[in-house]
Amino acid sequence: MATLKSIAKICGVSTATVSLVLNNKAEKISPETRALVLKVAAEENYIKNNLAASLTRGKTQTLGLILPNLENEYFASLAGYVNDAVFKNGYVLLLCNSNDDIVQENKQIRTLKGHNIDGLFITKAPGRSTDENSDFEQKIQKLNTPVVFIDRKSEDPNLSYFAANNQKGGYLATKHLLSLGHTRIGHLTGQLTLASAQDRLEGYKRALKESGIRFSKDLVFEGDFQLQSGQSALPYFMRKNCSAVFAANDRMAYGLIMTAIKKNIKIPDEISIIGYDDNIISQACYPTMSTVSQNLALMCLDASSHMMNLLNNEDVGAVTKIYEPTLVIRDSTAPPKKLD
Amino acid sequence: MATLKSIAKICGVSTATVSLVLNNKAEKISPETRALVLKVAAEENYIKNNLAASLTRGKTQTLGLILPNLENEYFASLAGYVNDAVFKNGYVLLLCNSNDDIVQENKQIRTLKGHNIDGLFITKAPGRSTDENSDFEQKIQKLNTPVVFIDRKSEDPNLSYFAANNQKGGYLATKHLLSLGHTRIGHLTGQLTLASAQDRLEGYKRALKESGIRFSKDLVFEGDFQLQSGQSALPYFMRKNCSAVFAANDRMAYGLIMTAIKKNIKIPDEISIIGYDDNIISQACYPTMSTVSQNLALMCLDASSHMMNLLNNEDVGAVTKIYEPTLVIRDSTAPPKKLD
DNA sequence: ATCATTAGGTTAATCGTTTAAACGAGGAGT
DNA sequence: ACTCCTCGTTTAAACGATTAACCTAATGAT
Repeated sequence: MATLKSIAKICGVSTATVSLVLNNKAEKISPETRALVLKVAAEENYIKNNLAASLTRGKTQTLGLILPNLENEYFASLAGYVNDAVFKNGYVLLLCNSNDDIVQENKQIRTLKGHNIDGLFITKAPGRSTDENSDFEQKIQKLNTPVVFIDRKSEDPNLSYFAANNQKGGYLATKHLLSLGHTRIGHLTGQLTLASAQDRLEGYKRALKESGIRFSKDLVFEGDFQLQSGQSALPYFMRKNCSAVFAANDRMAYGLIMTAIKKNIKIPDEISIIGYDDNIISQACYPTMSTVSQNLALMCLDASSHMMNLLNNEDVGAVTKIYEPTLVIRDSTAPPKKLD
Repeated sequence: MATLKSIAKICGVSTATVSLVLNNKAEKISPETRALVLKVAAEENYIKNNLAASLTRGKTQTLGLILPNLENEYFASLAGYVNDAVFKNGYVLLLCNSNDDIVQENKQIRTLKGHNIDGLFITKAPGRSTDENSDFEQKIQKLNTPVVFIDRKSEDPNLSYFAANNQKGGYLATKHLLSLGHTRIGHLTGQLTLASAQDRLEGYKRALKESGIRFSKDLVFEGDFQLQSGQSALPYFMRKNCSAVFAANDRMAYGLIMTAIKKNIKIPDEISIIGYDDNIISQACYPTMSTVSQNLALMCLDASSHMMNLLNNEDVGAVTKIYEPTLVIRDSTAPPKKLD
């Protein structure tokens, strides 16, 4: 392997000179020397040892991303967006699965810190059980490393986050069903330990209240953001005589739809379904699914570019941005058939 | 930040001692000293600087994974499996998107090498255009780094791979349709520059031949593994009077199905559809999709554990393993209605 | 009394790069 | 002739951990 030293030897100069040339800090190096070094470096197929460079400079050009899992298309896309964005800026991304477990998260952070990451993205919030959470956030600050939350909020004014307005999303979805004339609206939630699930539920409640409909716990079914939840929840909602259901993500909504179709229950004629995420399933399924769209791509892009600012510029303060979701109306929602 | 030095100072011992204790090579260190070092290290919240350790040892505990993209659920799962497996063994994974571009792949390899990865996973083969390919594979060897191919074969006897038998899969899918009595069977392929698409096509041809049916280029439509391909291909196959179509992945098969349903074409009554991958879409869609299943999880597990062997044990030779796919029969395939 | 051995360490080189500070030679100004 | 720059380059310390080789005092064997 070619090293600075070996190049220097061949050129008959010092390693310092080679380093300066190769890092484009060669204002003070003569053009001839410069050319020579560049030529030899190319010939020898020199690749900089980032390890050594990182050790001296204290920067690794490596960022961490903690996410619950990669099986869910939502997080897979998120990872893809972030990865692409940072890669373009010369950074690589280290992935860590938390499985939504805060203990895991803590371990991962140690691992990442050991790999001297320059910055850290964290997505998906464990719920508001604020003790654990603020503990966690304090630990993060101690990292002395820029941290950016994606799709996860924080009360802490020092932490930057780029998150969707989940309450608004829940509100929009429910409002849409209400405006179609539904009054008995079920809600299939995600794990209520997660903030996003809690918020969507809040939005659902708010919309009901605004329409003067009393919230009933009986019409809420706690799922886990997985397809299976939808499959098992449908009978429940049918039994409860719901004419519409708001599911907290597309996967679960799809579970509802496929189960309905299997049981020969017509959608949207007999029951309206609305999802959340606007991912490929919702676009592809039949009937196509009404859903709530959050601009994940933009969120990731903003988060990444803010991270770049934090990395380059010491004096950028914390930034928080909330993305307003929008309603996507497709074929799985319609006015209730029998107006009773 | 606590370093070996700072710990050593507090304990009144040398850095060597601290290092030995912390790496469990402390056979020659007295229990008291050992205990002291451990206690202080814990108090000071010492985290090993892997950069420095890597520099001396020449190992980084970091592996690379090159894949086309993360949007496709197939690769997202793959990344998840591999990441989990290596993480358990104390490695972290660096991700690189190649977008199926061999030029990109080359760049990524430089980047990864610069980060001193200990090993490299590469998935998805650019086609057999063997010049580029063998060039690429030679370059890989020069890395002097263990390389394991996942779902990608190689002619080179020095390269390990863990790949699915795509030809067999194509054969099985087609055979299934034939055995149901179909004779006019269309095939929606992936990009034919990719080996997996080529192989599935080969399998399709072989099955036809075995049944004495002449292969007709007219019944083949080249797609790109994306949903959109299925949507645009359906009319083509209908025009060609196919009673069944084998799509080279579930996404495209789903495109076919959703378009058929939209046009009120009954599946499987009017046309049978079989996909490939057995991912969530095929399980979830309506009608549920017959497909070909490859044990991706096992493939990734084997690949990862082989990588561990390569990393620990200099004398493990190249290993190649082929995974035989299996047929998953669901509701989207049936005998043709009108037996003409 | 002498020589080995062992227990329990320490020393110091090393990995490959970065970078502030120093250096020597040549030219300019006075 | 002296000082002062400037240019182009080198010196050498530093980053933090690893590890082969070395050291010393105490114990044991003969």
